[in-house]
This record gives sequence, C-alpha cells and structure tokens, in this order.
Amino acid sequence: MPELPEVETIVRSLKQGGITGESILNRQIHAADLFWDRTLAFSDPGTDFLAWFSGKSVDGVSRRGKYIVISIPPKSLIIHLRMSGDIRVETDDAGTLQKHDRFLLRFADGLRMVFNDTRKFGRIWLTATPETLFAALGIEPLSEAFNAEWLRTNLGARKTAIKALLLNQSFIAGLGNIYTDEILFQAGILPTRKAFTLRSDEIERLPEIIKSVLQTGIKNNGASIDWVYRGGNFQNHFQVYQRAGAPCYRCGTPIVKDVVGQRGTHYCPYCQH
DNA sequence: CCTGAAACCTGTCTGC
DNA sequence: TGCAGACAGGTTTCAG
Repeated sequence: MPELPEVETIVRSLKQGGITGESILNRQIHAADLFWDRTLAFSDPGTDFLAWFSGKSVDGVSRRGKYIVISIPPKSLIIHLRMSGDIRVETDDAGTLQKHDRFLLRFADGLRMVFNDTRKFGRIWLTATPETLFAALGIEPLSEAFNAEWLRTNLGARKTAIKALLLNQSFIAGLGNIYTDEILFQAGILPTRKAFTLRSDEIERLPEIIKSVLQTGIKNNGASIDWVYRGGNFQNHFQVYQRAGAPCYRCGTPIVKDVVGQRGTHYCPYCQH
C-alpha cells in the first residue's frame, strides 16, 4: 500500500487525528501485544520487548522515507507498512481484534493503536538509536536539499533505468511504484531510460515534478486501491497507473504496461521519450 | 558495482 | 463451480 504520501497521511493522522482515528500524542501506554512474531524485526538487546512499553508515553510521531517513527522516550517504535500494512486507532472495547492484526499498543485511557498487515511483510523496530536503521536511506524528496543541483551531482554516470533508480530507497527515500510511474509520465521520460542519458533540462525539471506529484498525493490523503488502504483519493487522479490499454489523457495513445525492474510499469509511448 | 530472480505472505481476479 | 496461475502499494538476499 504505502508510499510516501500514504505514510505521511497516516503520520499526520496519528498526530492530529484523522483517517486512523484519534491522536495518540501524549497518551500513556498500558500494555503491548504481538500476534505474529516475525513482525518484530528488531528490539534493543537486553530489553523485554512487550514489557518495556508499560507506563511509557507517546512523545511524537514523524516519518523518514516510508518509515513511521513513534517517539516513546527513551526509545522509538518504528513501523514500516511494506505492501499491506495499516494502522488504526480505536477504543479498546471496539470489539474483537481483526483477522490480520499483528501488533497493538493499549493506552491507559481505553484507546488502542493496532497494526494490521494482511501479507505479513510489515515490520516494527524498538530502538534507542533509530539513526542506525536509517543510515543507508537516501534524501527526503520533499526537503529543500533535494533539487536539480543535487540530482545533477548524484545522477552521475548511473547506467540503471531511471525508474529503478527512483525506486531505490538509498537514492531517494519514499517513492514507490505508483508515484514513480505518475512522476515519469509528468516528466515525459520513458521508465527504461538509463539515468545518465537524462538531458540537463530534464534534470532541471524532475525534482519539482517529484515534489509536485507527492504533494498532490498528500493533499488527496494518498491513494486507495483494492482492500488495502482506505481514506485516500489520489487514485482518482492517476494518469497512467492501472490504466493499461486506456487512452492517454493528453494524446489518446493507449497506455502501455510493461515490466521494468521487476515492477509493473505504466507509461504513454507517445508522451514519454 | 549492477541486474535479475527468488523469497517473504495472503487475497483477489482471470481464464480454462 | 472449481482450480491453477498471475498479480498486488516493498524490501532483502543471493547468484552471476
């Protein structure tokens, strides 16, 4: 499900209330529960993971790439939703838990935060040193530091397909399959283009297009497809994603779907070069 | 270093 | 209706 805009929407909701339910800020934790052991990717050695939470309070919620960072001093609980993860906040008497619930925090005031993940790819970490986890992550695409100059410097002589490079989290942190296809359409660049072949005018425009598509996604609370993620509206703005065979909104040419870097890839063979 | 395939999982949809 | 196979928002690991 989640790429940067969906994760950002969930983070804002956990802070201010929204699609996940009420805010979790400043709530004291009563207990934690883990229902699928492999969901826990890492916990600092010497800590009893489940017991640790009792009595601690949520101090902040933020995002790095597609990671959700919940500050619970002196540690951070980090959640990556991967393909099918979702978070909801509800009252603890909201009824029985759901089929694919993997982890939860019970708050002292009767609320609970539940991590649900059908495909079990999602992971959580509990650590006092989250920087270690993020050491290899690339630049934040919505930061000021991410601009044409940065891209020109870092594109270098990379021979990989531009789509694969944009998906590489150690290059730029947060782009996924949907937004990458939409970005490359807006940029008029074929997904298979080798990164080093981008012209200077394309490099100049690309960072602004990336920011603009991500911001549009965030404004729409992300994209909701199938059963996985609810609350978003960006799916109604797709230009190419999931539009194989349908006419391009710009030129009428049927949108093509191929595989690039092992991912389904949608593009307009006329508008993108 | 880069590339591709496979693995990790469950659910849905398509075609025979 | 049943069933096999393909496919899905992501990332890691391993072979070449």
